[in-house]
Amino acid sequence: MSNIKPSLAKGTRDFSPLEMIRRNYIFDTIKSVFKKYGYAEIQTPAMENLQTLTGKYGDEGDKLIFKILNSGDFLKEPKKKEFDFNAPENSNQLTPLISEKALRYDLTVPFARYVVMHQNEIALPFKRFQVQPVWRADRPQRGRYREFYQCDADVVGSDSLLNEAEFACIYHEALQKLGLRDFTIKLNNRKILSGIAELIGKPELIVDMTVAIDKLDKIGLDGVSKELVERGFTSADLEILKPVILLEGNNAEKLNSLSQVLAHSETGLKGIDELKRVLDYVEALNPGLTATMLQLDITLARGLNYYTGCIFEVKTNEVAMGSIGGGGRYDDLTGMFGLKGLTGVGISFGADRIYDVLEELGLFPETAMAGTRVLLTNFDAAAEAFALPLLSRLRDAGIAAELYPAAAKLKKQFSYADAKGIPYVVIVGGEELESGKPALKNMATGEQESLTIDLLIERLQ
RNA sequence: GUGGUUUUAGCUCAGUCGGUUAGAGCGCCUGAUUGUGGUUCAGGAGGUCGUGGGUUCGAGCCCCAUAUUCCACCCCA
Repeated sequence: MSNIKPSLAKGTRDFSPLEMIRRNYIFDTIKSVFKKYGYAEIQTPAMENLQTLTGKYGDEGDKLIFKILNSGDFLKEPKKKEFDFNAPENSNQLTPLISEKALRYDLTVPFARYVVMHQNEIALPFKRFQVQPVWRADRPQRGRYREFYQCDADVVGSDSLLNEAEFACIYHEALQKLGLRDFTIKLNNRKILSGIAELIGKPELIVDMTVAIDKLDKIGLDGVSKELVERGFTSADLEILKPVILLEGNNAEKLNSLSQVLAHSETGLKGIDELKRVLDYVEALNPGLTATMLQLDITLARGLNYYTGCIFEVKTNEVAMGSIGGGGRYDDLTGMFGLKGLTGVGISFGADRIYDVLEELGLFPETAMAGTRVLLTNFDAAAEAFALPLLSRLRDAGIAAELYPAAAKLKKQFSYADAKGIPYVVIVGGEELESGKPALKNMATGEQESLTIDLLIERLQ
Protein backbone atom coordinates (compact mmCIF):
# COMPACT_ATOMS: atom_id res chain seq x y z
CA MET A 1 0.00 0.00 0.00
CA SER A 2 1.46 3.31 -1.00
CA ASN A 3 1.73 6.13 1.47
CA ILE A 4 -0.77 8.90 0.88
CA LYS A 5 0.43 12.38 1.67
CA PRO A 6 -1.86 13.72 4.41
CA SER A 7 -3.99 16.63 3.29
CA LEU A 8 -7.31 18.27 3.99
CA ALA A 9 -10.22 18.39 1.59
CA LYS A 10 -10.40 21.81 -0.03
CA GLY A 11 -12.06 24.43 2.14
CA THR A 12 -12.02 22.36 5.35
CA ARG A 13 -9.95 22.89 8.49
CA ASP A 14 -8.69 21.12 11.58
CA PHE A 15 -9.36 22.78 14.93
CA SER A 16 -6.59 22.52 17.51
CA PRO A 17 -7.14 22.75 21.29
CA LEU A 18 -6.76 26.54 21.53
CA GLU A 19 -9.04 27.05 18.54
CA MET A 20 -11.66 24.77 20.08
CA ILE A 21 -11.60 26.77 23.31
CA ARG A 22 -12.21 29.90 21.29
CA ARG A 23 -14.84 28.36 19.06
CA ASN A 24 -16.72 27.01 22.05
CA TYR A 25 -16.55 30.44 23.61
CA ILE A 26 -18.37 31.82 20.57
CA PHE A 27 -20.91 29.00 20.46
CA ASP A 28 -21.58 29.18 24.21
CA THR A 29 -22.04 32.95 24.12
CA ILE A 30 -24.53 32.82 21.26
CA LYS A 31 -26.35 29.81 22.71
CA SER A 32 -26.76 31.49 26.08
CA VAL A 33 -28.46 34.46 24.42
CA PHE A 34 -30.75 32.20 22.37
CA LYS A 35 -31.76 30.39 25.56
CA LYS A 36 -32.44 33.63 27.35
CA TYR A 37 -34.97 34.55 24.68
CA GLY A 38 -36.77 31.25 25.05
CA TYR A 39 -35.28 29.15 22.25
CA ALA A 40 -34.69 25.41 22.68
CA GLU A 41 -31.94 23.45 20.97
CA ILE A 42 -32.42 20.74 18.36
CA GLN A 43 -30.07 18.94 15.98
CA THR A 44 -30.72 17.39 12.59
CA PRO A 45 -28.59 14.97 10.53
CA ALA A 46 -25.61 16.14 8.52
CA MET A 47 -27.18 14.61 5.44
CA GLU A 48 -30.68 15.03 4.10
CA ASN A 49 -32.46 13.45 1.20
CA LEU A 50 -31.34 15.33 -1.88
CA GLN A 51 -34.95 16.06 -2.73
CA THR A 52 -35.39 17.89 0.57
CA LEU A 53 -32.70 20.39 -0.34
CA THR A 54 -32.94 20.96 -4.08
CA GLY A 55 -34.98 23.86 -5.35
CA LYS A 56 -34.87 25.79 -2.09
CA TYR A 57 -31.86 28.00 -2.67
CA GLY A 58 -32.25 29.04 -6.29
CA ASP A 59 -30.25 27.77 -9.24
CA GLU A 60 -26.95 29.08 -7.88
CA GLY A 61 -27.61 27.48 -4.52
CA ASP A 62 -28.47 24.09 -5.99
CA LYS A 63 -25.10 23.98 -7.69
CA LEU A 64 -23.36 24.47 -4.36
CA ILE A 65 -25.00 21.50 -2.64
CA PHE A 66 -22.58 18.66 -1.90
CA LYS A 67 -24.18 15.48 -3.19
CA ILE A 68 -23.41 12.09 -1.75
CA LEU A 69 -22.80 9.28 -4.19
CA ASN A 70 -25.07 6.27 -3.72
CA SER A 71 -23.48 3.19 -2.19
CA GLY A 72 -22.98 -0.05 -4.02
CA ASP A 73 -22.93 -0.60 -7.74
CA PHE A 74 -25.28 2.25 -8.41
CA LEU A 75 -25.20 2.00 -12.19
CA LYS A 76 -26.14 -1.67 -12.17
CA GLU A 77 -29.80 -1.30 -13.10
CA PRO A 78 -30.44 -1.64 -16.84
CA LYS A 79 -32.29 1.67 -16.98
CA LYS A 80 -29.24 3.51 -15.68
CA LYS A 81 -26.93 1.77 -18.11
CA GLU A 82 -28.83 3.38 -20.93
CA PHE A 83 -27.78 6.82 -19.71
CA ASP A 84 -26.25 8.84 -22.52
CA PHE A 85 -23.00 10.25 -21.21
CA ASN A 86 -22.37 12.03 -24.48
CA ALA A 87 -25.50 14.16 -24.38
CA PRO A 88 -24.81 17.85 -23.75
CA GLU A 89 -25.44 19.31 -20.31
CA ASN A 90 -26.40 15.93 -18.94
CA SER A 91 -25.07 16.23 -15.38
CA ASN A 92 -28.46 17.34 -14.09
CA GLN A 93 -30.09 14.23 -15.47
CA LEU A 94 -27.35 12.01 -14.12
CA THR A 95 -27.47 13.34 -10.55
CA PRO A 96 -30.78 11.75 -9.47
CA LEU A 97 -29.62 8.42 -10.89
CA ILE A 98 -26.49 8.21 -8.78
CA SER A 99 -27.23 10.39 -5.75
CA GLU A 100 -30.16 10.56 -3.39
CA LYS A 101 -28.55 12.18 -0.34
CA ALA A 102 -26.72 15.45 0.21
CA LEU A 103 -24.96 17.38 2.97
CA ARG A 104 -27.13 20.13 4.38
CA TYR A 105 -26.59 23.56 2.87
CA ASP A 106 -28.08 25.55 5.73
CA LEU A 107 -30.07 24.92 8.90
CA THR A 108 -33.32 26.57 7.88
CA VAL A 109 -34.56 24.09 5.30
CA PRO A 110 -33.79 21.04 7.50
CA PHE A 111 -35.64 22.87 10.27
CA ALA A 112 -38.68 23.32 8.03
CA ARG A 113 -38.52 19.60 7.28
CA TYR A 114 -38.28 18.92 11.01
CA VAL A 115 -41.30 21.08 11.81
CA VAL A 116 -43.45 19.29 9.25
CA MET A 117 -42.38 15.86 10.44
CA HIS A 118 -42.85 16.71 14.12
CA GLN A 119 -45.90 18.98 13.80
CA ASN A 120 -47.92 16.85 16.20
CA GLU A 121 -45.32 17.05 18.98
CA ILE A 122 -44.48 20.71 18.92
CA ALA A 123 -46.41 23.56 20.45
CA LEU A 124 -46.76 26.67 18.31
CA PRO A 125 -45.20 29.09 18.21
CA PHE A 126 -42.14 26.86 18.17
CA LYS A 127 -38.83 28.54 18.97
CA ARG A 128 -35.73 26.51 18.28
CA PHE A 129 -32.02 27.12 17.95
CA GLN A 130 -29.47 24.95 16.22
CA VAL A 131 -25.68 25.11 16.07
CA GLN A 132 -24.24 22.73 13.52
CA PRO A 133 -21.95 22.65 10.50
CA VAL A 134 -23.23 23.19 6.99
CA TRP A 135 -21.46 22.50 3.69
CA ARG A 136 -21.26 24.47 0.49
CA ALA A 137 -19.30 23.58 -2.65
CA ASP A 138 -18.14 27.17 -3.04
CA ARG A 139 -14.65 28.18 -4.03
CA PRO A 140 -12.94 28.98 -0.72
CA GLN A 141 -11.46 32.39 0.08
CA ARG A 142 -11.21 34.77 3.00
CA GLY A 143 -14.15 34.21 5.34
CA ARG A 144 -15.54 31.55 3.07
CA TYR A 145 -15.23 27.87 3.85
CA ARG A 146 -16.73 24.72 2.43
CA GLU A 147 -17.52 23.47 5.91
CA PHE A 148 -18.64 26.06 8.44
CA TYR A 149 -20.92 26.42 11.42
CA GLN A 150 -24.14 28.32 11.52
CA CYS A 151 -25.90 29.30 14.73
CA ASP A 152 -29.56 29.59 13.85
CA ALA A 153 -32.59 30.68 15.82
CA ASP A 154 -36.02 30.46 14.19
CA VAL A 155 -39.60 30.69 15.31
CA VAL A 156 -42.44 29.18 13.32
CA GLY A 157 -46.15 29.67 13.83
CA SER A 158 -46.12 33.32 14.83
CA ASP A 159 -46.58 36.24 12.48
CA SER A 160 -45.96 38.77 15.23
CA LEU A 161 -43.34 41.34 14.38
CA LEU A 162 -42.18 41.10 17.97
CA ASN A 163 -40.14 38.13 16.75
CA GLU A 164 -38.29 40.27 14.24
CA ALA A 165 -37.66 42.89 16.90
CA GLU A 166 -36.31 40.32 19.32
CA PHE A 167 -33.92 39.00 16.69
CA ALA A 168 -32.46 42.46 16.33
CA CYS A 169 -31.96 42.47 20.10
CA ILE A 170 -30.42 38.98 20.02
CA TYR A 171 -27.93 40.06 17.37
CA HIS A 172 -27.04 43.11 19.39
CA GLU A 173 -26.72 41.29 22.69
CA ALA A 174 -24.69 38.34 21.40
CA LEU A 175 -22.24 40.39 19.36
CA GLN A 176 -21.87 42.88 22.17
CA LYS A 177 -21.07 40.02 24.55
CA LEU A 178 -18.42 38.77 22.14
CA GLY A 179 -16.72 42.13 22.36
CA LEU A 180 -17.75 43.63 19.03
CA ARG A 181 -18.48 47.33 19.34
CA ASP A 182 -19.02 48.74 15.88
CA PHE A 183 -21.40 46.68 13.79
CA THR A 184 -24.55 47.36 11.82
CA ILE A 185 -27.75 45.36 11.81
CA LYS A 186 -29.28 46.10 8.45
CA LEU A 187 -32.99 45.73 8.06
CA ASN A 188 -35.19 45.67 4.99
CA ASN A 189 -38.43 44.12 3.83
CA ARG A 190 -38.99 42.04 0.74
CA LYS A 191 -42.46 43.58 0.36
CA ILE A 192 -40.87 46.97 -0.18
CA LEU A 193 -38.69 45.52 -2.90
CA SER A 194 -41.77 43.93 -4.45
CA GLY A 195 -43.57 47.26 -4.24
CA ILE A 196 -40.76 48.98 -6.09
CA ALA A 197 -40.79 46.35 -8.81
CA GLU A 198 -44.56 46.78 -9.07
CA LEU A 199 -44.14 50.52 -9.34
CA ILE A 200 -41.89 50.08 -12.33
CA GLY A 201 -44.30 47.57 -13.75
CA LYS A 202 -41.80 44.73 -13.83
CA PRO A 203 -42.64 42.53 -10.85
CA GLU A 204 -41.13 39.53 -12.66
CA LEU A 205 -37.73 41.21 -12.57
CA ILE A 206 -37.67 41.61 -8.79
CA VAL A 207 -34.80 39.15 -8.35
CA ASP A 208 -32.69 40.89 -11.00
CA MET A 209 -33.50 44.22 -9.45
CA THR A 210 -32.55 43.20 -5.92
CA VAL A 211 -29.35 41.45 -6.97
CA ALA A 212 -28.26 44.60 -8.77
CA ILE A 213 -29.10 47.21 -6.15
CA ASP A 214 -27.64 45.00 -3.43
CA LYS A 215 -24.24 45.88 -4.87
CA LEU A 216 -24.61 49.63 -4.39
CA ASP A 217 -21.93 50.02 -1.72
CA LYS A 218 -19.60 47.86 -3.78
CA ILE A 219 -19.91 49.16 -7.34
CA GLY A 220 -21.66 52.50 -6.82
CA LEU A 221 -24.67 53.99 -8.59
CA ASP A 222 -23.10 53.85 -12.05
CA GLY A 223 -22.27 50.18 -11.65
CA VAL A 224 -25.76 49.40 -10.41
CA SER A 225 -27.35 51.33 -13.27
CA LYS A 226 -25.24 49.47 -15.78
CA GLU A 227 -26.18 46.13 -14.30
CA LEU A 228 -29.87 47.05 -14.16
CA VAL A 229 -29.82 47.87 -17.87
CA GLU A 230 -28.09 44.56 -18.58
CA ARG A 231 -30.82 42.83 -16.62
CA GLY A 232 -33.61 44.37 -18.67
CA PHE A 233 -34.47 47.72 -17.12
CA THR A 234 -34.97 50.86 -19.20
CA SER A 235 -33.58 54.31 -18.48
CA ALA A 236 -37.12 55.38 -17.53
CA ASP A 237 -37.12 52.59 -14.92
CA LEU A 238 -33.79 53.85 -13.63
CA GLU A 239 -35.22 57.32 -13.08
CA ILE A 240 -37.86 55.83 -10.80
CA LEU A 241 -35.37 53.59 -9.03
CA LYS A 242 -32.66 56.16 -8.47
CA PRO A 243 -34.28 58.19 -5.69
CA VAL A 244 -35.31 54.97 -3.95
CA ILE A 245 -31.83 53.50 -4.08
CA LEU A 246 -30.21 56.73 -2.92
CA LEU A 247 -32.64 57.18 -0.05
CA GLU A 248 -31.03 59.09 2.82
CA GLY A 249 -31.74 60.14 6.35
CA ASN A 250 -32.56 58.25 9.53
CA ASN A 251 -34.90 55.28 9.63
CA ALA A 252 -38.04 57.37 10.13
CA GLU A 253 -37.14 59.76 7.33
CA LYS A 254 -36.47 56.92 4.94
CA LEU A 255 -39.81 55.33 5.77
CA ASN A 256 -41.58 58.62 5.22
CA SER A 257 -40.07 59.13 1.79
CA LEU A 258 -40.80 55.55 0.89
CA SER A 259 -44.45 55.77 1.86
CA GLN A 260 -44.82 58.62 -0.62
CA VAL A 261 -43.03 56.79 -3.40
CA LEU A 262 -44.95 53.59 -2.76
CA ALA A 263 -48.29 55.27 -2.05
CA HIS A 264 -50.01 53.24 -4.77
CA SER A 265 -48.48 49.88 -3.97
CA GLU A 266 -50.43 47.90 -1.43
CA THR A 267 -47.58 45.45 -0.98
CA GLY A 268 -45.05 48.21 -0.58
CA LEU A 269 -47.11 49.99 2.05
CA LYS A 270 -47.51 46.76 3.95
CA GLY A 271 -43.75 46.37 3.99
CA ILE A 272 -43.33 49.88 5.29
CA ASP A 273 -45.89 49.28 8.00
CA GLU A 274 -44.10 46.09 9.05
CA LEU A 275 -40.78 47.87 9.32
CA LYS A 276 -42.34 50.64 11.38
CA ARG A 277 -43.78 48.17 13.84
CA VAL A 278 -40.50 46.28 14.13
CA LEU A 279 -38.69 49.52 14.86
CA ASP A 280 -41.30 50.46 17.47
CA TYR A 281 -40.91 47.10 19.20
CA VAL A 282 -37.14 47.41 19.21
CA GLU A 283 -37.37 50.92 20.60
CA ALA A 284 -39.48 49.59 23.48
CA LEU A 285 -37.18 46.63 24.15
CA ASN A 286 -33.84 48.33 23.66
CA PRO A 287 -34.15 52.12 23.50
CA GLY A 288 -31.48 53.70 21.36
CA LEU A 289 -30.69 50.64 19.29
CA THR A 290 -32.80 51.87 16.40
CA ALA A 291 -30.89 55.13 16.27
CA THR A 292 -27.44 53.58 16.12
CA MET A 293 -26.85 50.02 15.07
CA LEU A 294 -30.17 49.07 13.53
CA GLN A 295 -30.33 50.66 10.11
CA LEU A 296 -32.95 50.54 7.46
CA ASP A 297 -31.26 49.70 4.15
CA ILE A 298 -33.37 49.52 1.02
CA THR A 299 -30.51 48.06 -0.98
CA LEU A 300 -30.32 45.00 1.25
CA ALA A 301 -31.64 42.10 -0.78
CA ARG A 302 -30.14 38.77 0.28
CA GLY A 303 -30.06 35.90 -2.12
CA LEU A 304 -32.15 33.21 -0.54
CA ASN A 305 -35.34 33.32 -2.48
CA TYR A 306 -37.68 32.03 0.22
CA TYR A 307 -37.75 35.27 2.20
CA THR A 308 -41.06 37.13 2.01
CA GLY A 309 -41.02 39.81 4.73
CA CYS A 310 -38.32 41.39 6.85
CA ILE A 311 -34.71 40.59 6.01
CA PHE A 312 -31.66 41.04 8.20
CA GLU A 313 -27.99 41.24 7.59
CA VAL A 314 -25.23 41.98 10.08
CA LYS A 315 -21.88 43.47 9.14
CA THR A 316 -18.99 44.45 11.31
CA ASN A 317 -17.48 47.84 10.57
CA GLU A 318 -14.21 47.03 12.32
CA VAL A 319 -12.69 44.70 9.72
CA ALA A 320 -13.33 43.92 6.09
CA MET A 321 -15.42 40.79 6.11
CA GLY A 322 -18.59 39.61 4.45
CA SER A 323 -21.74 39.53 6.52
CA ILE A 324 -21.44 37.76 9.85
CA GLY A 325 -25.13 37.05 10.11
CA GLY A 326 -28.35 37.12 8.17
CA GLY A 327 -31.94 36.05 8.22
CA GLY A 328 -35.49 36.95 7.53
CA ARG A 329 -39.12 35.90 7.37
CA TYR A 330 -40.35 33.15 5.09
CA ASP A 331 -44.10 32.77 4.86
CA ASP A 332 -44.33 29.40 3.28
CA LEU A 333 -41.20 27.34 3.70
CA THR A 334 -43.04 24.40 5.21
CA GLY A 335 -45.52 24.55 2.35
CA MET A 336 -43.00 22.78 0.17
CA PHE A 337 -43.23 19.87 2.57
CA GLY A 338 -47.02 19.86 2.60
CA LEU A 339 -47.74 22.02 5.63
CA LYS A 340 -49.44 25.18 4.42
CA GLY A 341 -50.05 28.44 6.18
CA LEU A 342 -47.19 28.28 8.63
CA THR A 343 -45.00 31.35 8.78
CA GLY A 344 -41.49 31.43 10.10
CA VAL A 345 -38.75 33.92 10.80
CA GLY A 346 -35.16 33.31 11.77
CA ILE A 347 -31.59 34.49 11.91
CA SER A 348 -28.19 32.97 11.58
CA PHE A 349 -24.76 33.80 13.00
CA GLY A 350 -21.74 32.82 10.91
CA ALA A 351 -19.53 31.47 13.68
CA ASP A 352 -16.45 30.99 11.52
CA ARG A 353 -16.50 34.54 10.24
CA ILE A 354 -17.08 35.84 13.75
CA TYR A 355 -14.03 33.81 14.80
CA ASP A 356 -11.91 35.45 12.11
CA VAL A 357 -13.14 38.89 13.13
CA LEU A 358 -12.49 38.34 16.85
CA GLU A 359 -9.04 37.00 16.07
CA GLU A 360 -8.16 39.95 13.87
CA LEU A 361 -9.33 42.37 16.55
CA GLY A 362 -7.66 40.43 19.36
CA LEU A 363 -10.94 40.12 21.20
CA PHE A 364 -10.63 36.59 22.53
CA PRO A 365 -10.45 36.63 26.33
CA GLU A 366 -7.05 35.77 27.74
CA THR A 367 -8.44 32.93 29.85
CA ALA A 368 -5.60 30.46 29.78
CA MET A 369 -6.24 27.05 28.38
CA ALA A 370 -8.21 25.30 31.08
CA GLY A 371 -5.82 22.39 30.83
CA THR A 372 -3.86 20.33 33.31
CA ARG A 373 -3.16 22.15 36.57
CA VAL A 374 -0.51 19.85 37.95
CA LEU A 375 1.85 17.22 36.57
CA LEU A 376 3.21 14.43 38.79
CA THR A 377 6.69 13.36 37.78
CA ASN A 378 7.51 9.73 37.30
CA PHE A 379 10.85 8.42 38.62
CA ASP A 380 10.53 4.69 38.85
CA ALA A 381 8.09 1.96 39.81
CA ALA A 382 8.21 2.80 43.53
CA ALA A 383 7.58 6.49 42.93
CA GLU A 384 4.80 5.69 40.51
CA ALA A 385 3.13 3.48 43.11
CA PHE A 386 3.30 6.36 45.57
CA ALA A 387 2.01 8.85 43.01
CA LEU A 388 -1.05 6.92 41.82
CA PRO A 389 -3.19 7.37 44.98
CA LEU A 390 -2.12 11.01 45.10
CA LEU A 391 -3.22 11.41 41.47
CA SER A 392 -6.67 10.06 42.35
CA ARG A 393 -6.94 12.32 45.38
CA LEU A 394 -6.06 15.36 43.31
CA ARG A 395 -8.68 14.49 40.72
CA ASP A 396 -11.27 13.78 43.43
CA ALA A 397 -10.57 17.29 44.69
CA GLY A 398 -11.46 18.58 41.24
CA ILE A 399 -7.90 19.38 40.24
CA ALA A 400 -6.94 18.53 36.65
CA ALA A 401 -3.90 16.34 37.19
CA GLU A 402 -1.79 13.92 35.21
CA LEU A 403 1.07 11.58 35.97
CA TYR A 404 3.85 11.45 33.41
CA PRO A 405 3.22 8.03 31.92
CA ALA A 406 6.82 6.78 31.87
CA ALA A 407 9.94 7.06 34.01
CA ALA A 408 11.63 9.45 31.62
CA LYS A 409 14.37 11.93 32.40
CA LEU A 410 13.18 14.74 34.62
CA LYS A 411 14.34 17.24 32.05
CA LYS A 412 11.95 15.70 29.56
CA GLN A 413 9.09 15.68 32.05
CA PHE A 414 9.64 19.32 32.96
CA SER A 415 9.86 20.28 29.30
CA TYR A 416 6.53 18.54 28.77
CA ALA A 417 4.95 20.54 31.60
CA ASP A 418 6.41 23.72 30.19
CA ALA A 419 5.29 23.05 26.62
CA LYS A 420 1.79 22.26 27.81
CA GLY A 421 1.62 25.30 30.06
CA ILE A 422 1.03 23.25 33.21
CA PRO A 423 1.52 25.69 36.12
CA TYR A 424 2.56 23.19 38.83
CA VAL A 425 4.75 20.10 38.97
CA VAL A 426 4.82 17.68 41.90
CA ILE A 427 8.13 15.86 42.28
CA VAL A 428 7.94 12.42 43.79
CA GLY A 429 11.33 10.69 44.08
CA GLY A 430 13.53 8.96 46.61
CA GLU A 431 13.74 11.92 48.99
CA GLU A 432 10.02 12.56 48.89
CA LEU A 433 9.18 8.90 49.41
CA GLU A 434 11.31 8.86 52.57
CA SER A 435 9.83 12.00 54.03
CA GLY A 436 6.33 11.36 52.69
CA LYS A 437 6.29 14.99 51.56
CA PRO A 438 6.21 15.55 47.80
CA ALA A 439 7.81 18.72 46.45
CA LEU A 440 5.49 21.21 44.77
CA LYS A 441 7.14 23.43 42.18
CA ASN A 442 5.56 26.57 40.81
CA MET A 443 6.66 26.67 37.19
CA ALA A 444 6.20 30.41 36.81
CA THR A 445 8.25 31.50 39.82
CA GLY A 446 10.51 28.47 40.07
CA GLU A 447 9.76 28.20 43.79
CA GLN A 448 9.62 24.74 45.27
CA GLU A 449 8.54 23.49 48.69
CA SER A 450 7.98 20.17 50.42
CA LEU A 451 4.43 19.71 51.63
CA THR A 452 2.28 17.06 53.21
CA ILE A 453 -0.27 15.64 50.85
CA ASP A 454 -3.16 17.42 52.56
CA LEU A 455 -1.39 20.74 52.40
CA LEU A 456 -0.40 20.16 48.78
CA ILE A 457 -3.98 19.54 47.72
CA GLU A 458 -5.10 22.60 49.65
CA ARG A 459 -2.45 24.67 47.93
CA LEU A 460 -3.62 23.60 44.48
CA GLN A 461 -7.30 24.30 45.06
C1' G B 1 -18.37 28.26 -12.82
C1' U B 2 -14.52 32.70 -14.65
C1' G B 3 -9.67 35.25 -13.96
C1' G B 4 -5.17 35.74 -11.18
C1' U B 5 -1.81 33.90 -7.30
C1' U B 6 0.88 30.45 -4.01
C1' U B 7 3.56 25.74 -3.09
C1' U B 8 11.39 24.77 -1.16
C1' A B 9 13.25 21.24 6.25
C1' G B 10 8.16 20.21 11.50
C1' C B 11 6.88 26.01 10.97
C1' U B 12 7.91 30.96 8.56
C1' C B 13 10.60 31.99 4.40
C1' A B 14 15.54 33.08 1.15
C1' G B 15 17.48 30.77 -3.26
C1' U B 16 20.93 35.82 -8.34
C1' C B 17 21.53 34.58 -15.55
C1' G B 18 19.44 27.49 -16.06
C1' G B 19 25.49 25.42 -13.65
C1' U B 20 29.37 21.78 -8.57
C1' U B 21 27.23 19.49 -2.23
C1' A B 22 19.65 23.74 -2.00
C1' G B 23 20.26 27.81 2.75
C1' A B 24 18.50 30.95 7.22
C1' G B 25 15.55 31.83 11.59
C1' C B 26 12.45 29.34 14.81
C1' G B 27 11.26 24.46 16.45
C1' C B 28 13.14 19.34 17.34
C1' C B 29 17.08 15.82 19.26
C1' U B 30 21.82 15.15 22.15
C1' G B 31 25.29 17.04 25.64
C1' A B 32 27.20 20.81 29.32
C1' U B 33 23.32 19.34 34.13
C1' U B 34 22.33 10.60 35.72
C1' G B 35 16.72 15.02 40.70
C1' U B 36 14.46 20.21 37.60
C1' G B 37 11.42 23.38 32.57
C1' G B 38 11.56 28.31 30.71
C1' U B 39 17.49 31.53 29.89
C1' U B 40 22.79 30.37 28.03
C1' C B 41 26.59 27.48 25.40
C1' A B 42 28.34 23.33 22.17
C1' G B 43 26.97 19.69 18.73
C1' G B 44 23.34 16.95 15.62
C1' A B 45 19.25 15.11 12.76
C1' G B 46 15.88 16.59 9.22
C1' G B 47 14.66 17.94 1.73
C1' U B 48 11.49 12.65 -4.01
C1' C B 49 12.16 21.61 -4.09
C1' G B 50 3.34 19.99 -4.41
C1' U B 51 2.63 15.87 -8.22
C1' G B 52 3.19 13.94 -13.35
C1' G B 53 5.23 14.85 -18.02
C1' G B 54 8.51 17.82 -21.33
C1' U B 55 12.82 21.12 -23.10
C1' U B 56 18.22 20.97 -22.03
C1' C B 57 24.89 18.43 -21.68
C1' G B 58 22.54 20.16 -17.05
C1' A B 59 16.03 22.30 -14.08
C1' G B 60 14.18 24.52 -7.33
C1' C B 61 14.50 28.14 -11.66
C1' C B 62 11.99 27.41 -18.52
C1' C B 63 7.27 24.86 -21.00
C1' C B 64 2.58 21.76 -20.49
C1' A B 65 -0.92 19.28 -17.38
C1' U B 66 -2.85 18.51 -12.54
C1' A B 67 -3.53 19.28 -7.26
C1' U B 68 -3.29 22.89 -3.47
C1' U B 69 -3.19 28.01 -1.02
C1' C B 70 -4.75 32.79 -1.10
C1' C B 71 -7.31 36.79 -3.81
C1' A B 72 -10.97 39.13 -7.19
C1' C B 73 -15.65 37.93 -9.71
C1' C B 74 -20.44 35.01 -9.29
C1' C B 75 -22.80 34.10 -4.97
C1' C B 76 -22.90 33.89 0.18
C1' A B 77 -22.26 32.94 6.65
